[in-house]
Amino acid sequence: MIGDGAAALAIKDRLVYIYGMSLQIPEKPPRGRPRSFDMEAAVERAMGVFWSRGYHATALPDLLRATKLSRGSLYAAFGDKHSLFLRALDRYIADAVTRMDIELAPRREPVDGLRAWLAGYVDRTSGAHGRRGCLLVATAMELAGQDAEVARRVAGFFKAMETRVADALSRAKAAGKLADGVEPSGAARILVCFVEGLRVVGKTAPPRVTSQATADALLYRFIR
Amino acid sequence: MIGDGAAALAIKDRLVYIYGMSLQIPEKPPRGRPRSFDMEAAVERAMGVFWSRGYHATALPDLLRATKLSRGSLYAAFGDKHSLFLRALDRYIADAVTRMDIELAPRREPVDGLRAWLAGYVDRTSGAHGRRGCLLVATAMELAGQDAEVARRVAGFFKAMETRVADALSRAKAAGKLADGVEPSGAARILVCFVEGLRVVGKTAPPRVTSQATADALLYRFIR
DNA sequence: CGATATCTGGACCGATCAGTCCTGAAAGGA
DNA sequence: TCCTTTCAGGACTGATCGGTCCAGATATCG
Repeated sequence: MIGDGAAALAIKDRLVYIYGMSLQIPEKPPRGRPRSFDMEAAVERAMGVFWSRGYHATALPDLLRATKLSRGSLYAAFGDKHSLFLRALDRYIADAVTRMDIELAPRREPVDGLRAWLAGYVDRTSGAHGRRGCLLVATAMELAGQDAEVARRVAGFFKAMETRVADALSRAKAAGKLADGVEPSGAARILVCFVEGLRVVGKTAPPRVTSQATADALLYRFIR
Repeated sequence: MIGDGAAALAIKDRLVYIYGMSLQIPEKPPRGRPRSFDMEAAVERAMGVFWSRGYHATALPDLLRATKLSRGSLYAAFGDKHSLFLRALDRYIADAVTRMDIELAPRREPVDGLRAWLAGYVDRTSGAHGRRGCLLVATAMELAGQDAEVARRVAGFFKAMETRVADALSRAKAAGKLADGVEPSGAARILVCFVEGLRVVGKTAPPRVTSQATADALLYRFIR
């Protein structure tokens, strides 16, 4: 077995760690016929299916139809349904985090950023958009209790959202924009719960004006 | 066809409506061997299974084990899996509404009631309790988009919660307990989203003190 | 008693599930 | 050209799905 000797050899991501140094193993040039489909595009299609139907209600034929892959290609590329699901979930999370990083960017005026961030949630939780729901929330409810890999990702996402919102609130506070007694990290937790609750209530396709007014009313409890 | 004549006869729930009057049809005494298990208890057991695993991940053998019924008895009593699920969901909703009616009872001091109501949610969304999740939220995410019967119930529950919370807030406002500019119906929508979001975030089993502090912080934005 | 309805327990149904394997063609590098 | 890999498409596996049906026992009625 590699790495079993006294030299304490370890391999990770094509890096060999030995004697405190690391050596890069060059990527082997691919042999045989190259893959002819875009894996990221396939993950995105699969994500759409899981998003609409949930994990258990999604059957292999649904994924094959959406990705336009044969059974053989899909299993060769992604392993199994669960692995593909995790990749889809990761993609969903990465998209959401990227969006937040734009909306709540440090260079932006923080209250404007928070307004934009909330407006995005209002948009995605009203009417037909709302009815579609949220892959992350659905996954949290369906799988997080039983699936440690999923639970890790869900917890990580909420943490990521909370820190970004808390950051924006801290900057707002520093600029004197927050109401008296508003503490950024506590208010961030409130806002995280609120937007995730919006996703749940959004399943009943509430009218957009209502959701927008509700989000406005909450934000205005925090700002001066 | 009954009721097709000029007499405009209609039957509903063993009541015959005719000529503006209603006649009660006596309940027929049951024939044959009486049912020997408690249907409500069976629904409650089934509810527990759906609650823990979700609709699609719950298989018939799970329900048979939990209810201690034979396949034949279960199908004879409840029809099919979906009907049993709806009864379980109705039971879950009825329990939740009953709890709210106690916590937010009109005779009670409204702010105390809101505090108790929030404390209940904190309790159910922290630690191990939180990890268990919420049948209603899980159902909303898993089925409401595809199942009109479920969607009706989910929307009805949110409405019921919103009106009760708005009522309590109105009473608090009348008593001069609300902060300036807090509008009961808008604040109620905020609180509904917040507690449903708690249920989602609760899936990551957050520490109780954090959830409690967050709920307190939100409520204290509304009260004077 | 006879009719009716439920009980337990299991056999059985067709459909579908996730996943494996195969064939024969095609596409790249050596 | 040869080797390797992916391609499409489908056959196939064993397991499980929700649901039906049956036999024989049992309980309560008229």
